[in-house]
Amino acid sequence: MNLRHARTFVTVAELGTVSKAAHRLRTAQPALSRQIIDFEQELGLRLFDRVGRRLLLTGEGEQLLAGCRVLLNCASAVTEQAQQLRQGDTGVLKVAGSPQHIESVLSQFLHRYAERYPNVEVRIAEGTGSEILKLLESGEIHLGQNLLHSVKLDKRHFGSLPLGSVEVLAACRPSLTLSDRDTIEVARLSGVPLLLMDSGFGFRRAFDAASRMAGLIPTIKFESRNPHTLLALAEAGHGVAIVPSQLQCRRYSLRIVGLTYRGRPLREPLTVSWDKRRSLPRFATDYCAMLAGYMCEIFPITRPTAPKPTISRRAPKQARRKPPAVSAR
Amino acid sequence: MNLRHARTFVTVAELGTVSKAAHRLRTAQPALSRQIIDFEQELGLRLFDRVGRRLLLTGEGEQLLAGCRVLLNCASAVTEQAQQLRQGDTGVLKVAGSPQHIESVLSQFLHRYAERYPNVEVRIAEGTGSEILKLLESGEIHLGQNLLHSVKLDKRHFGSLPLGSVEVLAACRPSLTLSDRDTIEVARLSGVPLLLMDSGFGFRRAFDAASRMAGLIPTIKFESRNPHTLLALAEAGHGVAIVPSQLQCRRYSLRIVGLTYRGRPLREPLTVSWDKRRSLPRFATDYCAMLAGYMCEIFPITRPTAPKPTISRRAPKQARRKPPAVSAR
DNA sequence: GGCCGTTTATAGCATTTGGGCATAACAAAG
DNA sequence: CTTTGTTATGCCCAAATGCTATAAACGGCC
Repeated sequence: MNLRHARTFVTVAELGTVSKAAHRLRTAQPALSRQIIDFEQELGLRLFDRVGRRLLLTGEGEQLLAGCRVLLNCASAVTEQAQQLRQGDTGVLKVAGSPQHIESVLSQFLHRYAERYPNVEVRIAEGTGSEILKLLESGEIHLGQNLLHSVKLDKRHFGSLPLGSVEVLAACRPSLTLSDRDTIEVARLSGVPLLLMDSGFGFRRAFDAASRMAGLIPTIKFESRNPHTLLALAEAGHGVAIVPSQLQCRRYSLRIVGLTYRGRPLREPLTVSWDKRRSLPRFATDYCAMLAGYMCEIFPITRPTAPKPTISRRAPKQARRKPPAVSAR
Repeated sequence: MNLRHARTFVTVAELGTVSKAAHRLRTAQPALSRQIIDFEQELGLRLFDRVGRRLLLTGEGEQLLAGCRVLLNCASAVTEQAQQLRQGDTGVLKVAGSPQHIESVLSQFLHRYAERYPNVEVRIAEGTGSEILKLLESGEIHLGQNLLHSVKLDKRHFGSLPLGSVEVLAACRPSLTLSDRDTIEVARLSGVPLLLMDSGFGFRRAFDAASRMAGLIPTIKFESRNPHTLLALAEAGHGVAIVPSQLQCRRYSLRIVGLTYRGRPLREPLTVSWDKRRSLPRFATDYCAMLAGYMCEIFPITRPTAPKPTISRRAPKQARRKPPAVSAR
């Protein structure tokens, strides 16, 4: 089976004679004549009845003609698609990120990106930092987002772009007074029942590292892959949730303080990473740049609440967060 | 664009490496390697990122992969269809016949034929005898039915099979007494206003020939391509309709007599004809044979009514026509 | 770091495919 | 019968394709 066979078959059937088909296809007549014969032999049936100097479609040929037409249409569709892709700004972009990243960043950002690149299909995978690293290494995704530096990746093979930093926050029910300021030392969490992200997450690893440094042996009440589970549990008074400032907390009634180690806030850089050995099209590199800009606009998403919480807490922050969201529309 | 390119592209993309693809496609690895490169050059874009010893689909490749898959499915559908056709009993059969033939014969016969050849698509064209001849000569149809011998066709090129004969009938309103018997001589139609088939019909030509022989100069009241128009006009008393016995007349209140010339009934043989230079598949030759058998069963469809018509005319004939119709179901 | 197994890409050679030219075979029209 | 137009065939050459051998790159392992 050959596209050329199909093409000459269809043209000959349409024009009625081999000669005319040869003229249209800018080739000599014997070539087409032989192609028809070869095609018939390959299919094992007569496509034309040779009556006089005309070629008349047989009943079988009539049926195959339709099939060959759609085949040719398919082929030209593919080449046309290739041409589209060559123009650029078209393709599939597979990205992965943590649940909180997808929720608080991507959910808005994708709209902005789709404005600039309407013909790029962004496919999203959700996972922990280590899972994202695996996907990146296996080549199943093009970009891995929200990777923290604590997740090691080979500098030789992977490029990355900083996306700003997340701070480590502790969230608990307002009635619980963790600290009289809007920060708290890691070490003071000793004995406090903690609600932590699953250990696969880079954020969790960063917290664990800080704990070791501070000599804290954490009391782990619960671990989850879903940060909102931690917030809900914290709101219900089951302990203190350790969450990244990237997480949306405004739906919950929580007191939020920043974690510090030796007086300095705990923060972890975020990055977007890719395999340097792969060639990223413009719409992919642009994705990274646009993402960095967008996150710079909206970060930090959640900040510590005032030390003495009032009812209308975080009112100024809501005002600060609105404009970028609108501009992203 | 080449089906081979598409095939190796899809296989390599599915199996992840060129080597495995080569093994599956039972060929050497360098061949596929070059095919991929050639395909990429032809399309003008990278399909794979060569990272390490793996080939990872680019975003563009991902999109083209889907297109190539449907292309290959199309191709295999065509070859599969060809195999079906090779088995036989599948195809398109284009036939043509007169309106009365289609109405009274084909309408029932096609059911019987479809029982035997359910996968043959019969396409019907309607026309006069001379139009059918043209279609046959131009190759637009495979079989021309209901051709009368008065329509000349070249014995060298066209084969034919007799289908029985039609008689020439005269139909008028019952109150009009054309004849006291169930036949009437052609010559006696002199001066009678006649309702005739269009002169393109072989049946009309047969009548004209008989008229000339009998020295009759017909008084033509009306000509039509639609025989039922003639019957309706005759029933309304506008004249005598000259119609073939093949025509269904039972819906009309008409007196019907057979035309004779020198005491012998006028009759014209019917045939089904084809271009001998074309190869007819079995389902086509069988169509002819089955048609001949069927028409033998049901002919003549309309016979002269009793000379003194009663109310329950043609009751026995209705009974005679039912059984074949049932057996054809 | 060095070796080994694996994989891709390249080179050289052989085979096949396919087109072009000339021409035969054939049909239709004058 | 000749002329014209069309299909099919033989011959030649070029392009495509495949195979073997081999180089180059990579990853894993010691």
